[in-house]
Amino acid sequence: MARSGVADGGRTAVVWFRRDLRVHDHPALVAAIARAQRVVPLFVVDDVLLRRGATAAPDRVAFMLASLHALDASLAARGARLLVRRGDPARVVPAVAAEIGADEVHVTRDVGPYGRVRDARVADALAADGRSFHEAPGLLFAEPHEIRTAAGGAYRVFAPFARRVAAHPVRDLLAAPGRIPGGRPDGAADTDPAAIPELADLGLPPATATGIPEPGEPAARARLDRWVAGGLAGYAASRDLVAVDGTSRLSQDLRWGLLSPVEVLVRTRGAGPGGERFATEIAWREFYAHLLAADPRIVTAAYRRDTGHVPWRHDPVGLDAWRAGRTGFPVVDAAMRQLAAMGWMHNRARMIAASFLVKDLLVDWREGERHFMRTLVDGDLASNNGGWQWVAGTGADAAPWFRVLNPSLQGTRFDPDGAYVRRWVPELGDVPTRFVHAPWTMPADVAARAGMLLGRDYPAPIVDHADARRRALEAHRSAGTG
DNA sequence: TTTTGAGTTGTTCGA
DNA sequence: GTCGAACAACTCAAA
Repeated sequence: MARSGVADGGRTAVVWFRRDLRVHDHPALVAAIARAQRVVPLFVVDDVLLRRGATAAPDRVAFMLASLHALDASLAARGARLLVRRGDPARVVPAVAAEIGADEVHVTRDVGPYGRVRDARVADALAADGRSFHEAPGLLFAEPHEIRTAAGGAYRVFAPFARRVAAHPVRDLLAAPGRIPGGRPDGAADTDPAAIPELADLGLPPATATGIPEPGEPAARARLDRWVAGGLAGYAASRDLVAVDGTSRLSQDLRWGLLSPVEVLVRTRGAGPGGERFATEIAWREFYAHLLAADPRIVTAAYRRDTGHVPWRHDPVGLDAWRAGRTGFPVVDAAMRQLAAMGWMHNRARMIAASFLVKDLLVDWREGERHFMRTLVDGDLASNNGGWQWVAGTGADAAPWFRVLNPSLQGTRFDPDGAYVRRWVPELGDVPTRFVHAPWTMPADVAARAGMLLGRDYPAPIVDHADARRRALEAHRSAGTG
């Protein structure tokens, strides 16, 4: 097998970027530069991944494409350009490696079932041509094989997992390389940044969400700086208030690897109570990724197999009302409209909206999971699946299955002045605060003054929460013995 | 192997 | 209005 890299007196390495669109603290990139005299950055637009389960959110893909442009600019400043190809990676990556005479391919290790199979196929195809495939950390703070119980298994409960993660040694952060050696293969037209496709090229409708944080690594790093300097201190106190800008808004940056989770944790851990609380949230991201790595079946099945027999209801009308933000429960509707408008939803609102679908409507959590993946800019298989299963009572949660969130109580507690509801459900703009989370309790004269007739201007509640709660508890009780 | 302590984010009821 | 108990017993992780 002829290898031009060797013939030229040095090794050639490909760095195949996937969901690690950064140059800072990038172990695979650093490893490639350390081993090779020529390093070619590659991105492969994978149609299978884009179309899978019809869950390609246009706004999420648009964020990714814009972040690719930013990555290309960062690489260009270091003497390389991003090579962009489209197709099945098992065919494209070995083809590119052969084309440029690469000896090896470096990636950041993935944890999802599709990614594991894909990477195994790529590694096999490369090996058949005498080329090597190298996986490095970078997606997570700790790799799944590094965090095990005393018995050697994967953790199934969050608290001991989080304690173990907190005790895990922190590796040194890696500086962004100053120069990427010989990155541009001569005459390859695909290295033109125009090779990064547009949404329409991928057969996706236009992105519509507003208020999406600026894509790309430099913007993400600026967000992290601002968060550490400003928001973090108040995080513990304000993180649950849905109308307040009290969360980090770094989720899409971690989703696409614009930020290294190691760097995020290093810079936030130990920064007072806010930092501790935030580190716990990072540990949840870590936990859900480790659960998925340990048991890929949870993509479609209940994590706790004994909870897999809940008699979910077929309720297309209720599901549509939930998606559209017309359930008659203000905080749920505000949450769903925020999601539709922004491609993002406040963390607390995600729990409230999810609980309503799976408990009040008793609709299968997979329906909610799919809708979130179709809309969230930060949509991540592991975190989304883990969160939905947790709310549904099928997930990794030792706590009781009878936890059913009361939407009006949650609204009163986490949106006390109704600002969140009024922002996203303008029909309720003039409803007095004491009724804003339960407009069906409003006396007729108050409703008239607020210009809000239930059933005309805003839906009457589509379920009675007390009845729905009893129904959900009974359904879970009956499924309990599976 | 057996035992023991503990488990994200809640709600409702009744004193 | 506030506060503690009940919900319903179970699994996990480590000693």
